[in-house]
Amino acid sequence: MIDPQLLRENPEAIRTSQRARGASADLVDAALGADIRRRSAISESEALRATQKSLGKKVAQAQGDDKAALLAQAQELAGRVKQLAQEATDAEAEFTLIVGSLANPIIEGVPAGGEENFVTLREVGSKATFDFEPRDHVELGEMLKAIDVTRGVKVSGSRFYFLTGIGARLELALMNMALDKALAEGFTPLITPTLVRPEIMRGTGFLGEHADEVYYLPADDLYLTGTSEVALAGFHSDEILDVAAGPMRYAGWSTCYRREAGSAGKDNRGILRVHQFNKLEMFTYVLPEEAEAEHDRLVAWQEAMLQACELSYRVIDVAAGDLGSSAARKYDIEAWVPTQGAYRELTSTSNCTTYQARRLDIRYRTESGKTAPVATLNGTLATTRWLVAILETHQQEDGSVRVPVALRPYLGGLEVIEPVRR
RNA sequence: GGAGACGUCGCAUAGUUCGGCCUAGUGCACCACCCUGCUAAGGUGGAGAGGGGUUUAAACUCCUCCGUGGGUUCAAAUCCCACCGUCUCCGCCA
Repeated sequence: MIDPQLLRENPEAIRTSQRARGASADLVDAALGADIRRRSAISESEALRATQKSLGKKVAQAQGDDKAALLAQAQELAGRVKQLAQEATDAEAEFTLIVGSLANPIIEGVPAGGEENFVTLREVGSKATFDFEPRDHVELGEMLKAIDVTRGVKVSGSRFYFLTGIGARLELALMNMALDKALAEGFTPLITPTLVRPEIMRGTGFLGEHADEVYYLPADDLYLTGTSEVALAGFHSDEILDVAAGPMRYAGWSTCYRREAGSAGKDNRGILRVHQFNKLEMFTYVLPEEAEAEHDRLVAWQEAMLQACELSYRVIDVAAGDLGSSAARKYDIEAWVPTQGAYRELTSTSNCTTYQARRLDIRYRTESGKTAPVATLNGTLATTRWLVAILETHQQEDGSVRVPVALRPYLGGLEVIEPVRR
């Protein structure tokens, strides 16, 4: 939900943002109209309600004929009060609907346009080169007995897999390294629920245009979350937080579920795009004026993780049209995947400014003692998908894989993952 | 899953019998000031959330909020219905 104040005072800013996203700018005028209708309906309804209340008091005090007359008057009034209240409720609902469909105004500097209009901020590390034909992660996974796609499909269907043996250990090592990184930066670790109520799902913005990406359990009216961001944002919903003392940072460890409905045939091989994976997610509640600085910090921590994994990557500033409705700016970090000859997204970090917090009613107290929505940010610190880049980047001619130095302590000092014969 | 009890402004509670004097009282904690020579005690005042109006702002004013949503009524914390949640006991269970 955007700031209604901004809508009234600077609608042009929102129009500009909508255009950059390739979304409707006319919605802004519809919202302005709805706001005017809403406010006049509220005023009218409340004025009549005040009359009704004072009349009701007179009824209580009056006696005999006076009372009967007043009562008749009050009865007549009641119907109109009800009608006006209904009109106010309807106007409010219409306003909420229209305003709710406006995306978060982008931050100045975000590139306009669609998916292909991203801007590369920097490329780090040299792309792996091989003097042999490199194997892809599926083949390596089989040789190392680390990934079993065949049995994943047998048990659960396409886009499911088992991590086996060293594969399972490697994921836990990665997740634990990320967790230690988060702890060192002062994050509070949380293991989150992965089933959430509709209002939390809606509040975080995942029931918008990507609703068909979400698993839903109708028997229980619960949603399976595609990221712990949902639970982490809901964690402090309806609360007033003390963020003046500093950002509140959480690291959520959870399994993530995605239907991948719109991606039939895409990345079908291996574990690049799957229905279920694990992720360590950073989530921050912060003063609105500190959001952009915090965003930079989140990217820096992500880059430190990729560097620790000795991966080559680039950081991109995602274009407006490719942002979710909650994000005002998003940086993706994409690692070089040798056998694809392409960069693939390993992390994503969004600055949701006050948009998400306004919908979830997460506030802080300003110096004057008033309440105002906080800013929220989120970002990936590690996911299952990282194994793809790690395995492919550090592979050797015989199919073995060198373990990045920083990861070794989490694997009992293991330096090289060897293929399993037999 | 079954039975019972309960849900009030940060916490604790009053109010629900029998609808109107509830503009929701009180205690604790909190904030400001006063008093007091000593981390105490006392006094005075303030103080919830959301939304309208007005305003440069403040002040002011009005409406809403007693778990949520409906209903009855001139009028609902109070009566009725549904739902959600908590607790106790029973059943089942990793």
